[in-house]
Amino acid sequence: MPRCSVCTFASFCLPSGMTRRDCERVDSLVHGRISLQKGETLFVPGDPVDAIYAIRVGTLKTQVTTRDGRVQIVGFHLPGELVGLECLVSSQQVLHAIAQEDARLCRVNVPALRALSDNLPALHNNVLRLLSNEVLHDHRMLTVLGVLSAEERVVAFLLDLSARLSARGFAASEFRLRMTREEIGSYLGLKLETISRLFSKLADAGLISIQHRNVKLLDMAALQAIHARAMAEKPVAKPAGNT
Amino acid sequence: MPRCSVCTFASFCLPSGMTRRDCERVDSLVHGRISLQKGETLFVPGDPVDAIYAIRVGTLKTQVTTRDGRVQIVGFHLPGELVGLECLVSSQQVLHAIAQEDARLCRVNVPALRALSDNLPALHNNVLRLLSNEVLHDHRMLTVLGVLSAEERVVAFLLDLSARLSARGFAASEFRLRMTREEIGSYLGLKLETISRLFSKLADAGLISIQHRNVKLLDMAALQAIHARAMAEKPVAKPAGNT
DNA sequence: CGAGCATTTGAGCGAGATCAAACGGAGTGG
DNA sequence: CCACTCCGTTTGATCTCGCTCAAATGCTCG
Repeated sequence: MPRCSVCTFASFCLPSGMTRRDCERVDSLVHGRISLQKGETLFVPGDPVDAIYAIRVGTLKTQVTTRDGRVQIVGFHLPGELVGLECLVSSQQVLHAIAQEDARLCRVNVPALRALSDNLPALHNNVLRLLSNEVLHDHRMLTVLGVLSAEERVVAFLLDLSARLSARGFAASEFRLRMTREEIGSYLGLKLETISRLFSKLADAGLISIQHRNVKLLDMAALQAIHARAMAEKPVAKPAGNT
Repeated sequence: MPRCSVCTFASFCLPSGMTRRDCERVDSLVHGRISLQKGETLFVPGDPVDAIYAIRVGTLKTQVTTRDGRVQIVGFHLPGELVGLECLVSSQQVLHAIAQEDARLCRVNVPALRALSDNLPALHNNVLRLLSNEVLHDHRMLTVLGVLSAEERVVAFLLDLSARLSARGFAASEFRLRMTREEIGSYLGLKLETISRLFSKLADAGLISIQHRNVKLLDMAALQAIHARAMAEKPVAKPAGNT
């Protein structure tokens, strides 16, 4: 049974920055491990919120479906990230969370998390930090959807993925997409054919290579240049010292 | 000097649901009142985060500017709402906050807020709730920008404004827009001409009337119908009982 | 090896952008 | 009080990026 104190991703997760002793207390919040197969649902809108989930292996997507069936993917979630945090204070889930490949998760009990974070400021602070980062990420996505061209969106997507993977110890310039062109399109507000065409275009220009879902970022400087003019400065979100 | 315990908007703000005694402790966090004139800036990206702000009078917008000058407005903020909450755990602001009309704000000291919320679970819980609501709102906006047609966006915008105003005791079906067509466009990922055309179209169809910035929602049922098929169910975010 | 799904690529179309011009209301100064 | 000016807004004409429709190709996994 894995424990927070030996988890590779502890520094991205609830125990971030904690002493070994506090980390063990966080460990006690994990009331189970969950295995999901590709395509399986973790929760759907309306489900009671009794837990949030930390990804140990695999990737998930979270999405909203309109009444007439259009789908907006609001997040792709990598190992070490939390899923369901936005509903920590709600009684019902609002998103639909689905595994994009076989995945294993820690199930963090919400009542226990609430109780412990009242007594453990470092934990409380980490929850706030993770939720704030979610808001900051969503603001970036609003900018992506609101003002960027299709090509800029695709580049922003690849660079975001690259940065998150490399922060987790994976290769920054060579990785495998876990999602279909259609899912990328849904995330970026574009159609799958547009994603495909732009991947081809970027590959023709020598900026990337892409075979099926295997991506290599070949000309990082050129990609950054496209991205740079389209995004605001991104100040690093240093956690401000909490006393 | 206004105090939380007598503030009209206390139930939307940090002291929501608190006892009179706790409310007075929250009051002590307010280290100043700020007056802004129309067009004045509250903070810009990079500013140190020493306070968050509660709006007592007026409206603000928060926006991101890309390096090449495109602007994405990420929020319009009404009286009773907090501004700057997303940077509570950061050292620097990431947004640009600007008054859209003369405004008066409470300045909530962040170190004091952090210190008090470690000792006042109800406050800590309210901060989480407000931040979660921010995430939920942003997810709705991602859906608006990602999958809705221009007309659906404009209707969603008017209905969102109406709901927020009526929750604050203002008229639900007759109000004055505090922002230009260009700002609405920036918020919705559209151009000002498109906003203008769609207002005219909705007015021609008898769904609204609009004279300059004075809006009346004439056919709420028809507006809701357009909105309904374009949005997911919106479960009310009841605060889950904290212990 | 075959079925089903994901992807690529082409052709034509359309919603919203862009460019342009006229209009109108609020504020200012004579 | 009126005239003038500056924005914000409306409306029209045209253009274009990304969508839609369609068909071929290629993985992946039983």
